[in-house]
Amino acid sequence: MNLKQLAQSLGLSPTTVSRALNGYPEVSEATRARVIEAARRHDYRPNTRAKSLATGRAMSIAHVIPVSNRHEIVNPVFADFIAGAGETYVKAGYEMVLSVVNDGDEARMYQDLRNRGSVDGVIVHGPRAADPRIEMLHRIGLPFVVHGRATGCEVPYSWLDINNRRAFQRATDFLLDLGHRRIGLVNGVEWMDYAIRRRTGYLEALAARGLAVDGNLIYSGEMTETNGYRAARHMLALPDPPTAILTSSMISAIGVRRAAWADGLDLGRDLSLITHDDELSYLRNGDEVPIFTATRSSVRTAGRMTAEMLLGIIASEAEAPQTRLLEADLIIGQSTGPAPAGPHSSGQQPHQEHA
Amino acid sequence: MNLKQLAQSLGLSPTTVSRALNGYPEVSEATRARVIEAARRHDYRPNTRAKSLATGRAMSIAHVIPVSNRHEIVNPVFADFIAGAGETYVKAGYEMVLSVVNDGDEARMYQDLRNRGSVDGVIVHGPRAADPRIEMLHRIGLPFVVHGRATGCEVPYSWLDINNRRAFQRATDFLLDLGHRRIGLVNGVEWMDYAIRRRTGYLEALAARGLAVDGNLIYSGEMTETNGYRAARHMLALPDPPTAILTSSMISAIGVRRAAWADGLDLGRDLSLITHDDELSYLRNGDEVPIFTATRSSVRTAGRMTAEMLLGIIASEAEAPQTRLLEADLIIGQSTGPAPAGPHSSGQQPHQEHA
DNA sequence: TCGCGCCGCCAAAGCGGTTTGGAAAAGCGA
DNA sequence: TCGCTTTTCCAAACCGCTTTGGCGGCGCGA
Repeated sequence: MNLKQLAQSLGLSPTTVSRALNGYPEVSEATRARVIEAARRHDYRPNTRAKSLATGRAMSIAHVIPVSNRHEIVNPVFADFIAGAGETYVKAGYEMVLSVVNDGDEARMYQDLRNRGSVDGVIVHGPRAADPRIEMLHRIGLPFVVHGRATGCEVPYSWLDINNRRAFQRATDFLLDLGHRRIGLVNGVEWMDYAIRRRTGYLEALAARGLAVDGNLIYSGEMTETNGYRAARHMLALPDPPTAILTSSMISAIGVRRAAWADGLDLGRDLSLITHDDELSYLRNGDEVPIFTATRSSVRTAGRMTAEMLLGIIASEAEAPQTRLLEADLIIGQSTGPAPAGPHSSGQQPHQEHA
Repeated sequence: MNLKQLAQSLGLSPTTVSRALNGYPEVSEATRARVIEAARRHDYRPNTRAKSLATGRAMSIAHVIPVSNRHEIVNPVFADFIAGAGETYVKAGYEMVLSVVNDGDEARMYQDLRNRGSVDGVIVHGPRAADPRIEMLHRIGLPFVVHGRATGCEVPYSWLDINNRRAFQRATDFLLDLGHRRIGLVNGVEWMDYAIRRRTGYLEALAARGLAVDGNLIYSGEMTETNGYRAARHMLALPDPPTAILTSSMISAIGVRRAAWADGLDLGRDLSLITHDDELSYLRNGDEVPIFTATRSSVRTAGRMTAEMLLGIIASEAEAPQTRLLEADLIIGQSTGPAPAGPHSSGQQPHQEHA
């Protein structure tokens, strides 16, 4: 059932039916009611393609997810972010198109999305330091919002981010307040912008107390369980091991937990652990009382809000970029406690001779 | 730059240019070359909307992801499945549209997708026993493939699934061969089809050895870390605790591991654990040697193959449904070992008096 | 009663492609 | 040179919707 048929069945012109359905005033309320009722009865839905061809608005937003061939990690945060954004789109009558693209081909993908006219805007995931995508999107004039930021990007752009620096600074401070002095950082890969900011927050907190930085206590790599485990094992085997560790994700925190247990260390007593918790729906940080002390910020909410920002920008055709910085909560769980007084129970002696 | 402009710039008609670009024979090779070169130079991409309006093919596939409000779990498997499917789509020139929908509204969503003509087919996620969606899609005549199956669905349909029953039967058998007799099952929610099949496999293996089923050793619930932990704690506190546990996902396995450690049990020695490993990119089961013994099947590959099936069905307009059953590997990791001889080291005595 | 403005509707021209039905030009055998 | 086929291109219709520009008819004030 298309518009013409519907119009014919009502003895009206397509024009009038279209106007009736789209709420234009040039049609009497009587016929409008009649049209709406008929549309409902026939389950009529305007053809998206035709509509967007006629209006010039695609009514859809692209999310480009880069998938590298080398390390094929799909961002674990992705599903929940999408779920949040999807809620917004559905309310606004937008569709969401997903483009999986081998990274490196992203530039062409954005060009294509624009030239093919298949979307009204895009959301940029996983920005890196000085991410070239931003400059490119700016140039080709496709509305976009970045989830995160890109340090060292000169062009203005819209973004939504959490205050990663502040979050990790606060977490580090919290550990320092508990008496910890050797604090490890198990971070994401260092070209990701959020990882840089978290590292900065960590470093600033140490610096504020005049503490030296130990390169051995900083790890950065893909946020997997295994990497968390390895990094922690390595740190805990140091002559002067950390009494606390900061982690960039629940998943690597779980790896760190495994390493602690392997060394017979009790989390919260022998080793303190703070992680960042994106509130992933399938990886909750406990139910009532959090398992891990964590900096917490819902990535699903972020998805919802980022999408709202983008739709707002598209609707208003605003030139001035919008930005939004969310603060993460610091929630106390069972994985932190005061720094142990002496050498811990792993049986290791500090300052072993093989150092 | 659109077709008309491109044609004008070449001194040709839109017809000829269109034919040249789409490989039709009614155009000389000389002009075809000229057109292709010009298109490349101008970075011309045909407008997707116009094209699909003209051809009647949307060149896009919908993935409907239901998000319930009660328990807002987004399937953790989703991101990787999507990544796999996306690879297929990108190769075939298809787009992927994602519809996030509150479950219950799914029926209407499928109707809409069809009536609005915005997709050529859909992939159905997370089928349940006798899932009504299948019958409905069948009725409205939208091509679809189900990732998984729906026991008790009378209409024929296309699906791709792994052999969940066989996988869990083999895993159970493996544990039985190691001497385990008390084996727990931490399964997904019982209305999900895959959970039913896994349970069946588990029960069949026990039955084949004439072993009785203990309802206390079977848990089913959302596959979260916390649920895995709780279920395992509960089982391990039984008067006659299990010496081995089967788990439906890496995430709940991690919860079980936590419970084991909390009881001072060593995985692989005091307690054996087998999980199902979907090879999620962000949750690998170790690097070289697997952490958990597991039934393994890549959900990303499944995504790729499911998408291929659907595109094949759309292209061939085949009536006969296609099906594909993949076998999971049983891979040996560090979490299994022979059943402990006596009561294990948790300090519990079997057959305690409070039973 | 007449003239004017407004209301309610419609015909037709797009949007940017594909595709049908020719038509001119070129090739070919007699 | 003629007639016929083949090659190469084009004009126009169409996909399903929106939107511009009108056009009758009715109400209203003079």
